Amino acid sequence: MTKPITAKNAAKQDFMPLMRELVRAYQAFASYDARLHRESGFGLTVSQADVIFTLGNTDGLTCSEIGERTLITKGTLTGVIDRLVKKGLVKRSRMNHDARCVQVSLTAKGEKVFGEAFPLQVEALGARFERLDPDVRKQAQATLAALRAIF
Amino acid sequence: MTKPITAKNAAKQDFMPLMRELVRAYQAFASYDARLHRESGFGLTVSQADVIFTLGNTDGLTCSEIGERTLITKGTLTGVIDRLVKKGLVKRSRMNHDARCVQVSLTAKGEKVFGEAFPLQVEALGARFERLDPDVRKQAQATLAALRAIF
DNA sequence: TGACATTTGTTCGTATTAGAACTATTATTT
DNA sequence: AAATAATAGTTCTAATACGAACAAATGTCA
Repeated sequence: MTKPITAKNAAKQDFMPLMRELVRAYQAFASYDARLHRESGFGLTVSQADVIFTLGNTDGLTCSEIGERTLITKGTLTGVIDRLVKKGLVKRSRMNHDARCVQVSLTAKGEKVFGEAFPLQVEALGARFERLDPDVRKQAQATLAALRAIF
Repeated sequence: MTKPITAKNAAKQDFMPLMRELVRAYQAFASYDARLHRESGFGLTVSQADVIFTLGNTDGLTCSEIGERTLITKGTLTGVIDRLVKKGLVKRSRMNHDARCVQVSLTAKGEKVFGEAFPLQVEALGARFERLDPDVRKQAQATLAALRAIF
């Protein structure tokens, strides 16, 4: 016989601390990631950098492919790419065999930014993750995968 | 002798899968949470519900206190509270002993929404988290705390 | 007390963010 | 082939989201 959930006892549910930790862990990471981008001097927002980094070492991707990898919704993606085009870092081109798709790829300038910014970002983030023991990292990855799977 | 990080090998760094899982696990949770709020019929956004749920069972909190608990930036919070005031769910009042602070508290209508919406949300989220074994949940919580601590 | 630093919340500008409606194009079915 | 469905992007609206600049109030220190 489990007790019914009320406004009074809801906050004390068993899973609440876990939920809070998930949010806070992500937030801590996201804030640091954003700060790195802000202070790196490349003038990229997190989303813009995400797209640039996704397009790197690639012959170009469609908007939907970029969306799948970056988890950016298509409606949002249009605006992000608009601004990257305006900055001259990315270009759009219609595909021949399917005129619905738009191929997005890095310009020479975009390649240059990718080549410089990506390693720096990975370096800085990696330094933080390496504070965890390799086995803890392994553990964390498995745990997060399980967590993701319940939704 | 560790290899230098280049644009070519950066994506293959050891910690990248873990980072990706963190983002995806959070995203999965956040999407589900948002969907629940959208379909609950209370007409609250995630941020608005977050504030309402934080104010519940409380005699009112200052904006900075709300910000600490919800992780909403103060600049954003002003707008969120504005809209909650407009909906009649929340009220602002200056504090006597410190005229800088604004005490935010639920109205009767806000209490009612809290009393109904909060248990439902907790119930639905709890059902998902309970798909994990109790020991896995314990594990996950500790892991996320460690993850948070590196940033 | 007076100068200065802190804290609190608002305002502002720019950039997401999500979903819904829409257009154009391609695929499928009858 | 004509009708219909499905897919890819764009556009639109409302609401975050964040840092920076700001004003008001409080705290600190000389």
